[in-house]
Amino acid sequence: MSKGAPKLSDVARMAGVSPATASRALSTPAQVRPETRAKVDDAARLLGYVPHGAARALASQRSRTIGAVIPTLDNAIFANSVNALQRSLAESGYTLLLGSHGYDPAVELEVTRALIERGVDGIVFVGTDHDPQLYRMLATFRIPYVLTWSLDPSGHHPCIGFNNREAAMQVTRFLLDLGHRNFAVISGLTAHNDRARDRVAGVRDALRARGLDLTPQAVIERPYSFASGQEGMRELLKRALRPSAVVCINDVLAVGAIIECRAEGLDIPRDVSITGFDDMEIAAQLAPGLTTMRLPTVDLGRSAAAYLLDRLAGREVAPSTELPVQLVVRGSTAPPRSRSAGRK
Amino acid sequence: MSKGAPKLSDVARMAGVSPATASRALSTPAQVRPETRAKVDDAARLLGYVPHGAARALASQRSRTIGAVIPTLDNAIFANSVNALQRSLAESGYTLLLGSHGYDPAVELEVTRALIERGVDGIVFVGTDHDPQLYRMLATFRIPYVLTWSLDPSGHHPCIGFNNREAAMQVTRFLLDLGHRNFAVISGLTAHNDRARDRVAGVRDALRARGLDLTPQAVIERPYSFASGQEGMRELLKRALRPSAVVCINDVLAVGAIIECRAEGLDIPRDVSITGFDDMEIAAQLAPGLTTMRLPTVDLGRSAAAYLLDRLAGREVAPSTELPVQLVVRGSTAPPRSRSAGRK
DNA sequence: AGCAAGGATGAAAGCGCTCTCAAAATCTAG
DNA sequence: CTAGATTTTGAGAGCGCTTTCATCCTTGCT
Repeated sequence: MSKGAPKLSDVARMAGVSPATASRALSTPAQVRPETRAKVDDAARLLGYVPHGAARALASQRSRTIGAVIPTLDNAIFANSVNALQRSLAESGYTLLLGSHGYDPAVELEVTRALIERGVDGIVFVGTDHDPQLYRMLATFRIPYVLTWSLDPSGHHPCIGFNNREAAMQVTRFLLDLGHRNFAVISGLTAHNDRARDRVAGVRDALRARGLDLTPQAVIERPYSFASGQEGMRELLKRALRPSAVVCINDVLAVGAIIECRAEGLDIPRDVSITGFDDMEIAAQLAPGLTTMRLPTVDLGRSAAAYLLDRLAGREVAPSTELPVQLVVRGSTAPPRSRSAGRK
Repeated sequence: MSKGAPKLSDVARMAGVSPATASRALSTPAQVRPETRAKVDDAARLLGYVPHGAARALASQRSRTIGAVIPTLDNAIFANSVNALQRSLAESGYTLLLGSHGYDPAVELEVTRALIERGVDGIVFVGTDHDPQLYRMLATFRIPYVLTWSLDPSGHHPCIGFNNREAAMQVTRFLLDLGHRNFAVISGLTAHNDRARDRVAGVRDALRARGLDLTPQAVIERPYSFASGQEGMRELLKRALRPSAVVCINDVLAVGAIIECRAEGLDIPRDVSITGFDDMEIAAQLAPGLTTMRLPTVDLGRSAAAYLLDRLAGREVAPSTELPVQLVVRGSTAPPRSRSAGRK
């Protein structure tokens, strides 16, 4: 007889119990006699009862909702881990609220405010570069959060991610060991992007450790896109001294670089070695395959979900988790052509 | 002095007005004297007030939240339009709740239920293939929704999308006009995926219109991935009668197909013409460029947002919007090599 | 100056649920 | 069989905000 969506009191009435008991039967079944529980469940099913989330959130002070604040979904790699995050959350009855900011700290702050307003129980961020005001807001509202993709050097913030600097050093050392001495880097925009900065720094440090310099001109910075990778490579190829090894800060850029080399008739890896970061699907399919650092992005999403869920459940959590990365060597790298033989 | 997050009553007290007025000053500024409004605004700013979304939703019966139910974010093309959707919504003060189902109708139903429980004011779905129970749920809870990517032939549901069948026919006709007579199709899984089905049907219809048949063996069905495109192409190349034109149902598959051809030393487009669907960024960067149907995915996201927002605001909305698609001809297509010259 | 009309404000009743607290029902054991 | 312990249930008070309705100020006119 009731108009509109059935409410808890409708279920209770139909089951012949009080709203309080109906609530318990639905939310904490263990606290209710099986017999009563069955009556309530039946009534709920019969009426097609769906709890009113806002009312529930207001009364219980938790929304069963988690926010994710990411730079953009355009990057397949973020999309990938957000996908994993959402699925993990859904398995535990949580829903994902999404906010993207396009690498703009002001927008990020605003988006975060919006999520807090929606009453998210926790938030997943990308990277460590954030407006101090953002951290203040998080503290004021006591929102559990976790930074992902990077590790926080200060140790002030919980995080789950990779050691981007070390990973980049590893790639660089691999190239150095192959005999390369002439490096260039194609990077994403480093402003508000600690991942990119750390990776570039890693290359620089690894080179310095072997007495080599990475000059500012050797680093090309461009927005993430295939076209940027191509442009970057084109610029490098115009130079008098062409690099023999090009470290790209992610796979999108690297694939762009490969495409450009191919268009210019260069032989990869003989004329130039190229490396990426991420290990997107296409990296393996290309010919030659792209040598790249594999980042466990699905794990990342899952771990972030697990962290927050554990924290909300009052379980013990590690303040910081480093996820392992792995260098995947494929056909895009080889010793440089004109290697000065025997020079130790 | 107050502990925890400041609430509306705190703002009201500080501004020296009643909670009712504070509420109006914040939500419907026009209804309040500028002078009073300023006092409230100042107090709110000073206290760092953030409205409590659940309370607001409970009292006002709207959550300023929109849900999106998509197959997966792994597909860059969905990620793309979800990104646009989210941004459009954010501009209007709405937040996006995300649910993905991996092409499983049961999961989709469950995810939708979760979104309704969260009190979304509207939902964006992908495609027209949905459990009847889903539509029933939508009706019961009177949730505005819109189907995207496809057009609903029955006209029962509001939708914003493309005429996938017609678009596929257009691609096919283009290939036919080039002189191709020997076709194959590489498709995504068609179960619960009307887009894929419509496109395959479009190819079949266009061929039939010219007296040609698309045999079941000529259609290869695989999950979406670069690897699938490669596998599909590999299988086609093994055949005695190799197709001269391969219509791929999306760009991911098409790129995979191109990669495989290249690996096999085939010349595209001389030995085989390949077409895609979507016009992802990489389609243009590849050499040869991929001939493909460009779908305005960003527009799609924006239009879906606009539709729902208009509807919620009580504005007039078109029950169905067809977005224009465009055939982008690049280097992956050409007349077949062994064209029977002059045969009309 | 006096009064109607309209605009701004305040009081208070919920929105639908959870959860504390107390009462009732059930169980345990002497 | 009954006192006491324990489990199950119900009553009712909010959670923080919006929104009707009534009240109080302003204005504009006569």
